[in-house]
Amino acid sequence: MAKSSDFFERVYQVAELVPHGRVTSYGAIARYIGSARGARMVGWAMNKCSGWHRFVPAHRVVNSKGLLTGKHHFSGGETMKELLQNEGIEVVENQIINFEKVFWDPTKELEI
DNA sequence: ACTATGACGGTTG
DNA sequence: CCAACCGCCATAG
Repeated sequence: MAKSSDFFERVYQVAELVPHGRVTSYGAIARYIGSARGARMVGWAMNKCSGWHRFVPAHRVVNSKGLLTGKHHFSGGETMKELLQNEGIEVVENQIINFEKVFWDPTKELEI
């Protein structure tokens, strides 16, 4: 809403829109928002999600390589991996297995 | 107002 | 194919 945080809300919106057992990439979200080159901002939004007013499945958001780059931001442990495996996603060494299978593109699925 | 940084992506070498 | 650099938009200091 008419404020700079709108960008963040979009990120969280899409993050929550990610189906259970699916993951998306920063670039996909950024592109869906309109800032295709703002992938870094998406990650930044996730960083502040720790103090956000609602839960954000940031564990479903990874980089284009399917690598859990931000897993250390959750609990500094293996929380992210546990969550992903809990959804049926295989994760080994912070790397998502069958990444392209579980990949969920908002711009494609939502067709915006 | 300006500078520096940030959980990345794309392009160039 | 792999490695490195630049660019990006927004937030914080």
